Amino acid sequence: MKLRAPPTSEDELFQRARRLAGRDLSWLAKRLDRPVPPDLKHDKGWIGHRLEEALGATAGNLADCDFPKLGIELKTLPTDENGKVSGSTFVCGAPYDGGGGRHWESCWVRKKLHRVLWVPIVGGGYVGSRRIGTPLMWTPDAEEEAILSADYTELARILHSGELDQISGKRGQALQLRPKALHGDQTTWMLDDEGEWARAMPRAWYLRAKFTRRMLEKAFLL
DNA sequence: GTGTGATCATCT
DNA sequence: AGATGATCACAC
Repeated sequence: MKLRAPPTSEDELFQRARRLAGRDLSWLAKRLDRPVPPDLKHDKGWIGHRLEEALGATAGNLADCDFPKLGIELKTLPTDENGKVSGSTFVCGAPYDGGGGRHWESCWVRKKLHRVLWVPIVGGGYVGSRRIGTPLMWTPDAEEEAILSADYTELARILHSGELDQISGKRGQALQLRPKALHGDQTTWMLDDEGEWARAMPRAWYLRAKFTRRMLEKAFLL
């Protein structure tokens, strides 16, 4: 496999993504010399990894953007045939110490979402027949930023409080906290509400489909 | 174990 | 159908 060199500018990255639009994933897999899996049950990150390869994202980077030099995060976004977002979007892990800071201004979530290249993946069913949609280079507008900030502040407070039973995917308008593990019995350490070390299921930050759906509508219908 | 990439399975 | 909780693979 030959990795593409990282793009040197935001515009170059966006143009690369634009040239992929309209192609299906069978085409992309062939171009990357990769087999298309029958489904994603055992390789849920397959689509994301193929887009990273195709666009020249830095391989194997940890706790950083996909394009560190450009400060841009790459995310695929599953949609139905009409371009309507059909699932939530993983953002980053949510450690129980508050997740890179309790304050929105300095947290990982804000840093990750400051500049995102969204690549819609259109259609369901057989992976190879899903198509790459029109990309969107995005920064939260004032309204979106306010919603994210409010959600984060509330949820980070709960995380830090150690009140495990208060953590629920039902909370949050745009951001939510959900389990993120390899197995149901996987645990990590946390401080409970009495300040004692305890085991708990790892959690992560996600964007609700409602939020990204509205985001795409703003960008493409207005 | 924690980070990356997410979708699957199930219940309402 | 939409949403929540559970799960899969790989790098380091």
